Amino acid sequence: MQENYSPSTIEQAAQTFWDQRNCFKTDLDSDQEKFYCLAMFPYPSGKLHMGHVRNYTIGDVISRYQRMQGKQVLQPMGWDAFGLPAENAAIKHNIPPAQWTKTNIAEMRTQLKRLGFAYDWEREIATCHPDYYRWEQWLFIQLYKKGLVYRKNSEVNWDPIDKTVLANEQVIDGRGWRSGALVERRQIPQWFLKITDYAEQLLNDLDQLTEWPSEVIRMQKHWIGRSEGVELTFAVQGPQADCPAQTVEVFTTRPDTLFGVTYVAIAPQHPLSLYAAKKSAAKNNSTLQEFITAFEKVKVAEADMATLEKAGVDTGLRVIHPLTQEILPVWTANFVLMSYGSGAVMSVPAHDQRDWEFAQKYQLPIKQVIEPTNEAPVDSTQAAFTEKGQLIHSAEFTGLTSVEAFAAIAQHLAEKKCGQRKVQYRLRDWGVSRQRYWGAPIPIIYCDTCGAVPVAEQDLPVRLPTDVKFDASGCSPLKQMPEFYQTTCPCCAKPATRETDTFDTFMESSWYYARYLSPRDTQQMTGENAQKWLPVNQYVGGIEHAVLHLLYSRFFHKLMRDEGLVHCDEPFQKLLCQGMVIAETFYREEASGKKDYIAPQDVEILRDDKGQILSAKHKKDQQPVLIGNNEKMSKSKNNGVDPQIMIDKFGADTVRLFIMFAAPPEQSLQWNDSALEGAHRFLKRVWRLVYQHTQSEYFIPCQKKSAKELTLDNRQKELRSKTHQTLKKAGDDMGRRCTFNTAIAAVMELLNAVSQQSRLCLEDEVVVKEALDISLLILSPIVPHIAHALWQTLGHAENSIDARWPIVDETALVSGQIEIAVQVNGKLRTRFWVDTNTEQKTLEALALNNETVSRFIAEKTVRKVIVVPNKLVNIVVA
RNA sequence: GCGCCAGUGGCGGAAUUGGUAGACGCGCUGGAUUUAGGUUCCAGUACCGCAAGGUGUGGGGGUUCAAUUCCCUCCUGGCGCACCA
Repeated sequence: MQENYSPSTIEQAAQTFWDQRNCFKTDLDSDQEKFYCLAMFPYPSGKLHMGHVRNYTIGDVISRYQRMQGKQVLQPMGWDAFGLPAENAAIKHNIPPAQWTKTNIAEMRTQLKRLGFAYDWEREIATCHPDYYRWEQWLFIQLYKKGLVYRKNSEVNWDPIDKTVLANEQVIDGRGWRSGALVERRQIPQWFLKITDYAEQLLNDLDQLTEWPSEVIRMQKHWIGRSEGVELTFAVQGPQADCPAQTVEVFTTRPDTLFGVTYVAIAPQHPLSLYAAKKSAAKNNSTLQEFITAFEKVKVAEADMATLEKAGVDTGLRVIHPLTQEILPVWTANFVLMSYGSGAVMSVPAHDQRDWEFAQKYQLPIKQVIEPTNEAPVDSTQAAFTEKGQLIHSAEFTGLTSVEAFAAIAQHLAEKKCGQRKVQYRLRDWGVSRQRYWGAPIPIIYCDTCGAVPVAEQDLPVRLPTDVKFDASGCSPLKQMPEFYQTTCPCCAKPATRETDTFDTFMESSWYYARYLSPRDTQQMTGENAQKWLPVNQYVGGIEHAVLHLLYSRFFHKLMRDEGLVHCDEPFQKLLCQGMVIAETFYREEASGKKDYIAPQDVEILRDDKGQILSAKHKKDQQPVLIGNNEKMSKSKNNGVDPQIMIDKFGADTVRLFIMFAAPPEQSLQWNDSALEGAHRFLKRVWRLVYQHTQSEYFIPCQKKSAKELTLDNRQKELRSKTHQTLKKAGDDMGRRCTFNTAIAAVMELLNAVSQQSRLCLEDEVVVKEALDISLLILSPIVPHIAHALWQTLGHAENSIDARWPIVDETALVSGQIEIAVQVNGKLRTRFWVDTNTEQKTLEALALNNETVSRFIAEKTVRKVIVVPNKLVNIVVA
């Protein structure tokens, strides 16, 4: 055995060993219990970043741990290969997206291999491959036939200079990021999947997901947003012949407040808004038109719309209250979204804070119709009263509670045929059309005679041409490629045009987990393996995917289930959402106030003699720099750490260990170069402890003895006890809690104890060997290379990856004495040692007679003594 | 704006079911080894205080014999908001 730890040598040796034996190839037909562990596949952006390393290390640790539990583990890897960055790179570097993507995949695959992840590489997939996306096109056609697909107009960000559609990300401060032009909203026809048909199932089945983080469940519930209410109709007063609507439909969850409605608010894009704007413009009043035009300059993102200052314009139109026949004004308001419900709401300023603020701003009437049941005063001139209560000023409904009134008013509206109960969801249908090149073509053909027709199944896949040229505008090259879009109609064979839009890339990532089970199947989307191997047992990925990706995947899974492709209801049994990787930021402020970020490796930090940071300076010019917050590693903050540099310097095991040790997986992880070196130091220590053991005269005899059979002295028993306590804790931390940081800390404690153990006889060395064996097995999922090398060194015949997780020896755990804490009035005053399971009365007496305690209870009356066996005694005095 | 989450030493974090706050690591201080730097080893390290002791888990309030943990409220930070992935 080498005396010194040399990561590069042992890591390469271990990886070669695993490769040559195909150790991580999964046998899907095995009789063993299956475990499918999946980390969210990466977008191939160029190189691995630290977030990837964290994601895949967590997945690998879980996979290797489950393998040690005797399970047949599947851990695949692939590439979410379509997306916007490839098009940006194409424009910037004049290289086709396919080629750029392929190069990046090769680079990142090499990096993943260097980290020693136990992937079954034979199952690798890339979503940009026609053999992959053809099945997505195929499913889309099945959904089309079932009526789960439809086309409607919807809004996009339009860049009037580049004449292209922009993603929300490409609109900065209302301007296109390339052209700098003010963007406009534009309505274009797009394809939608009816996810709202599955809203109820997506909501109800969340109850099945008992092993998902509760915050993700909560976020999804809210996103789906089921609410029960009443849909009702306001008739437009005296509509002219050209008026686009005779009525305004609204949905409310508070029909009990119906008598408090003082106006109706509609979205700027509502047909009645547009109609009223045209009418008033004809009379030389352009206020409404200007308001609508201004709103059209706001980007499509909801966050942008919701943060606008509430504003509106009276349309001049009037509607009739369905119960009171009052005439109410109709206002166009920027807080009403056309994409929600009907694009109109009834406003009750007295009982809704947003309506109240709007009414205050425009001096609209505020009419209280609910009072609190506890008769507390309500002042509608100060704020809205939004709670439920009892009805007032509500005709025959006056006196009812809000709950009673809900039912009564709903029934009354139904009888009058101007409303009915309705369950509404916040969830909107999924728009899957993208006006972009680098995505899966939507398999639709437009025929002048037959309309929109799906591509015939035998003509799939619709291949995306890869030899393309981009111009600086970012427009999709497909629109300029007649060889792509010119085709014939599958129904009537006449000349027809292909759809040039491509799918949202969430389509590919919504079902890849199923494709890993039969990645090369040319006959079907998924096969028998999917029945046996789904759901995924453990899914690992960033919390940023809590709603969109994880909701779309759940939806897709149900679509596939209803197509008979999979048999379970949910795709992911257990979910772990890892936190971000953050790092310190340093900057200087330019004259303009703009921050010029400086990379942490160029900064030197000055500390006082307690280690507290005093200041920082630039290594090059020795001038001071400002210390910013810890932020997510990014190019813009110049605080990224290249994992490859760290791996080259310290080895994969050190990087893996640091990442798993520095924080529990759900929390954000702060990068720290010194702590990384600390992790490296620990591995060197592990190596040295094993080396010392191999140098012992008892090294060989040890291999034939088990600690259990020997007669041990107290010190040896203590180490054995610590070993098995550590194993028990680490097993729980890794298997159940997924708190790998505390499992590692426990092993560090154990090895600290090993360092202090005297090693003078066979028994000493045998208990040390047991501690080393168990430590190595606990660590092996985290640092598999060093574990592989040292496990062999310790004389074990099998490989560490095939070793079973060790079994706790319960008899070794028992310890005779235990320390009891003594509190007086809840404050810790002293501690004493007693035999385990000492009776409560004895503990009480020992505590009361304790010398230290007596000082605190002298001249006071003991009111109560609380005894928690084997833990503490609390004496309450007054 | 709406939804979700988190605030504990100089730093990352631990305390799993309401029961001894600060495990483990980093940093820092002192010492040993070394020609030196580095490495390695030993000791110390929440704050105030000479000590006795007191204070302390973002702020304020509450429940309890006992609160980092439960409740209310406020503040700060992060994530998501449907075309970044």
